[in-house]
Amino acid sequence: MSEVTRERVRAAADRLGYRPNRAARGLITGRTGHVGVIVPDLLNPFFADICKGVQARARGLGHAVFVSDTERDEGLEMDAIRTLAPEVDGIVLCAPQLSSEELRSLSDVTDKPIILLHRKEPGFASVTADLVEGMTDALTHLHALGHRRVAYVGGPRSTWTAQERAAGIEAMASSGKVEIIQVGSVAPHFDGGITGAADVVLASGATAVVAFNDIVAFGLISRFSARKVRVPDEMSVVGCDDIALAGMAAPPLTTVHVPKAHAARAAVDLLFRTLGTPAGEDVEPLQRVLPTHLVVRGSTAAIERP
Amino acid sequence: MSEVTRERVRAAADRLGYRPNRAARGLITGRTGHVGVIVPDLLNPFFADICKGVQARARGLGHAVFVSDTERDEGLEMDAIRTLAPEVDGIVLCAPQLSSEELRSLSDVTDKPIILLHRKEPGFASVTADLVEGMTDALTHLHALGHRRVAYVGGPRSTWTAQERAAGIEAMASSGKVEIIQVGSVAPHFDGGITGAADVVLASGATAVVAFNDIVAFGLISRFSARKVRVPDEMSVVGCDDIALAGMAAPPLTTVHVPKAHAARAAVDLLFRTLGTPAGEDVEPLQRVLPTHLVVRGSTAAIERP
DNA sequence: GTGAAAGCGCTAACAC
DNA sequence: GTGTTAGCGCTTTCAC
Repeated sequence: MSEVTRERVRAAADRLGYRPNRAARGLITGRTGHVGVIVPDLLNPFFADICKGVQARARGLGHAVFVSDTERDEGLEMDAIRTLAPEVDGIVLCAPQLSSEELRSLSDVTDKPIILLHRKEPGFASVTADLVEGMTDALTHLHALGHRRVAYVGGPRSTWTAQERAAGIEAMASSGKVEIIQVGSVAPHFDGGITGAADVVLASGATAVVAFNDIVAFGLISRFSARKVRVPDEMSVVGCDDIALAGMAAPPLTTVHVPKAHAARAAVDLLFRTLGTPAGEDVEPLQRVLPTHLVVRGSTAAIERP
Repeated sequence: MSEVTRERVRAAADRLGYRPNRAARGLITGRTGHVGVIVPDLLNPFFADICKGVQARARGLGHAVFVSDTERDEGLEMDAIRTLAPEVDGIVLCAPQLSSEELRSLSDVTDKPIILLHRKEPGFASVTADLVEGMTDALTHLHALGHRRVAYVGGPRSTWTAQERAAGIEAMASSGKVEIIQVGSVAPHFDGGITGAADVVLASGATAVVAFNDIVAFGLISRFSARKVRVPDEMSVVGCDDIALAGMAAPPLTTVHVPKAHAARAAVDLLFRTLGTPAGEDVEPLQRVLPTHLVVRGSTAAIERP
C-alpha cells in the first residue's frame, strides 16, 4: 500500500474520531496497556511522590496507571494485588507489611510481573535506596558537629526499610564514635506515639536525634517546640526521605534524600524490560539500588560546648 | 436449578480459581468496572487525600481507580480526560486550569459521566467546599484577636477555588471591620514566589496574614522565621485546606478545614448515582457544597496592644 | 426453564 | 501483499 493511501486512511480515521478499543485488543493480545502501583499510604508524601513518578513514566510509555492504597494493612495489600493483577500488564509494589512467605506465594496468585519498590526479596526484581549509607551519613554529620550522644527513633520493626536503617545506625554505633540511644519504634505517621518518643529523647540526655522519616521528625520537632526546646540550638534533628515539605518547615529539615521519583521511574523501566522479554527465557531479576545523600538544612547545628 | 447445584457450581468455580474477565465483560456491557480520578498535583497532600478518598470509596463499590496527575497543565488535563475516558465508567475531575469553554466541549470528547471536584460549572454535577464561609471565619477569628490590618496572599487568579476564596475575603473587607492588603497571586507550591510575598507582607504593616492554602502558609512561615519574625507572637498566620501536615508543624497551623476525603466520597457517590440512572432520562446534575470550618491551632494569637 | 448461537472490537493466522 | 476468517471471554437473545 502506498504511503499516500496510508496517510489518507489515517486522516479519515482521525476525522471520524476512531480510537482502538484497548479492552478488545487486550482480549486477544493478553496485554491491557495498564500498569498498577500499590502503596501503603498516599497521605505520606513519600508515596504520593512515588505514584507521581510511576504515573509520569507510564504515561510516557502509553500506559494508564491504577493506584491502590492499602492503608498499611497486610490483608489489603494481598487483596490489592489479587484485584489489580488481572487488569494490568504488571505491578509496581510497595508492600512493607506483606511477609516474605506471602510475597513468594504471589506466583500462585498471578504470573504478571511484579517489581518491588523499597524492598528486596530473592527472586524479585526490585528498586531500593541505599539507606545504610544514608543513615551513616546522617550520623557522621552529627558527629562532625560535635554530637556524641544521639537518639534514634525507629519505625515499624518488621519492614525492610526499617531494618536497613537500623543496620546503618548499628554500623556507626559499633564504631564507637557516637553513642546511640534506641528509642523504640513508632508508627510512621504523626500521632501520640511520637509525642511520647520525643519525651524519651529529651529525658535521655541526647543532644541530637535521627528520626525514622521526615513525618516522625516533624512530630518530634512539634513536641520539642511545645516543651520549649529549641531546634537546632538545643536539639539537632535529622529526618529521612526528604519529602517536599521538609524544605518548607521552619526550621527547614536536615534529612537523608531518597530519590523517590527516580526510583519510581526505574521500577517502571524494570517492569517494561520484563514485559519486553519473551516468556520462557526469563532474565535474572535485576535488583537496582539507588544512592542516597544527606541534605543539610536548618534543623542541625554544632553542639554548644559547655 | 436447585440451590444445592448452584452452590456446587460456585464451589467448583472457586476451586479452579475462576475469575470473570472484566475486559471481555466490558466489551459487551459497555461497563469497564473502572473509574478515573484526575488531579493537578499528587505532591500536594490536598490532592493525595482526594485520591485516597476516591480510591477507598470506589474499592468499596468494586471498582479499581486510575489516577492521572496533570502537573497543573491545561493541555495535560485535556489529554488525561481523552485518554482515561474510554477506559472507565466515569471520571472524578479536579481540573483547575481547564477553561469553561474546554469543559463544556467535553461532551464532544466523551459521553462518560464527569463529576467536578472543587469547581462548579453549569450543567456539571459537582462537589465543592464552602470556601467563602471558610475565609469569612478566618478573618472573623483574626478580627476577634484584635487584628485590624490583614494581608491576603492569593493563589492562581483564574481558578474557581481562588475566586471563591477572594469572594470571602472581599465580603469581609467591604464590611469595614478589617483592612485587607492583597498581596498578589502566588503559585500554590513552595518556591521563591512565596518568599517574595512574605517580604511584601512584612513591609505592609499587617499583623496577620491569610494564605491561599497550607503550603503557601508554610512558605510564609519559613520566610518569617528566616527574617526573625516570630509566629504567632509578631505575625499570625492562617492557612487553608487543613492538610495532614498542618497539625504537625511547629507551631501547628491555624487553618480552614476542607473536608477532602468526604468530598471525594461524595463525588464517587454522585458518579454512581449518574451511572445508575438509565440513559435518556438524565437527572438534573447535582451540585453538592460541603461546609468548612476553622481549626484554631498555634499559628494565630491575640495582637499585643502597644 | 434450559441450551445454543450471535456478536461486542479487535488481532492472528490463514488462504488468496 | 491483500482479503478473509476464526476466536479472545463474556452476555444477551432467541429458539427449544
